[in-house]
Amino acid sequence: MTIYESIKRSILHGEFPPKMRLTEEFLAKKLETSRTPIREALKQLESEGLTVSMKRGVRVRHFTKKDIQQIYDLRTLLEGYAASQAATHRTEADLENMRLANDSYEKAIDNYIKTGETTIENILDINHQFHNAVINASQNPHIYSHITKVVVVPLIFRSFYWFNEEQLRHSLEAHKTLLKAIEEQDMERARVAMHEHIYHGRDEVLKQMDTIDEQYSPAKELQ
Amino acid sequence: MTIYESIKRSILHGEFPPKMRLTEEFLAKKLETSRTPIREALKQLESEGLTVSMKRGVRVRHFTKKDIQQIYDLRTLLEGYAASQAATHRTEADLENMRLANDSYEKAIDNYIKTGETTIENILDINHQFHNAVINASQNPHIYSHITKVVVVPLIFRSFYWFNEEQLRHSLEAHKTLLKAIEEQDMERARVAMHEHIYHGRDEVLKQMDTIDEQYSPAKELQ
DNA sequence: GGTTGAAAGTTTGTATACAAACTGTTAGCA
DNA sequence: TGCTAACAGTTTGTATACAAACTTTCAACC
Repeated sequence: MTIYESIKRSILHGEFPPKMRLTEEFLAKKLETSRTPIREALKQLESEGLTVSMKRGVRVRHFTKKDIQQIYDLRTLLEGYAASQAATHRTEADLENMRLANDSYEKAIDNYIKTGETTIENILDINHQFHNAVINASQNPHIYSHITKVVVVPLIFRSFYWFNEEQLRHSLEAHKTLLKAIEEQDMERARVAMHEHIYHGRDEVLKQMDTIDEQYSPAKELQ
Repeated sequence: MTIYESIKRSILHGEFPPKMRLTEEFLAKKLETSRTPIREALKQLESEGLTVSMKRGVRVRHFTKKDIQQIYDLRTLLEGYAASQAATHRTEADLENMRLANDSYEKAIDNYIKTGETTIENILDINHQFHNAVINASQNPHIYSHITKVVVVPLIFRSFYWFNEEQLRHSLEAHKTLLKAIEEQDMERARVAMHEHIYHGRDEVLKQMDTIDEQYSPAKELQ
């Protein structure tokens, strides 16, 4: 795991909460390296929007509810576009990838509901794989960096997520609808399917943000 | 001018042509600084997509015609969205900004055509100001970083641009149509206006890329 | 002649020292 | 008591030395 990934992980898992100040020396000591590689990682994180730098120093970025809404809107736009492009440009290999990812997804969800062995982390991971497969099928590599930037933000609240059976089944259905539209090369249906799928996720996240707002806000007082 | 801006400028102006290798020491000597700040600037440029790093070292990115097409498509999508959002969310101050930028634009074009005093650089700059005003009016600050990333790429070919009177007048008309749609809060018309405006620009750039393909390709042999 | 391998030469990656800039605290003064 | 100025402490910015990794070159061998 690179230094960049390690810091990112700490932010996404809530170990470094929003507004926490990240001094170079602290990170250098923690990751047992010098300040130079830390700086590079921090620059990268900033360009991804996970941190903000003030006149002096860097802090973990705080996202308001409005931020989340707007970022999700962009994700909807971008992934919707990716889906519509995938519908026209997908190859046989792309279809195979998407099918495989979706089969894994179905199995993971089944397993989660029936035995509880599969973790939520695992399900999120496979879901991510499917989305990546769609982006890949769009044959536009430039979309990728834009989407990673908007996808990563809601993950900050990942630790708060809570899924019920119905949500997961609903998500699986959405994937299937989307896959079908892409198979049939129906651009507009693919776009709409992706759009609604993500928009639904947006609503869930925002709903859950209301619940966690109190335990989340005290971070303001950090350092 | 920061180090980052200076290197960016050199790339956009063709001083550092595509595929040219950028060694840290070379840049450090040229900009009379040490390697440390150079590295930071290079990291930033890479995240913006202007350079690529291989196993060893960094090169100025080469964009194929396909790249330009795909990046322009993304720009169309993003700025189209920004325009539609601007139509709903713009304040009076936003409208004022857009009007001012557009008046400057009209004056600059007139001046360019009649006296030739205004430079193309200047016109591009003011055009840029208008587009920024629209993005600003969308009230979604997150769009901004995405758009700068897709806007900067075609600028690499800025030095090759050639504008005739008709193109400039056409562009001005497009701005006026867009502004009117935003004033009247017509989201869809604003989106379409922006979409067509940029798409028209895309065609021009691609057409001109055909012409310059030969003098542009020899860069392959650089270092 | 072509291929492989070792050595020399570049260039980057990391650590660290030092300078510069900012922050906060305290003492002096009104 | 409240304000200001200076000083101490902390943290970042820059330069540079050294180690590690990659490239190129040249020679020896097949």
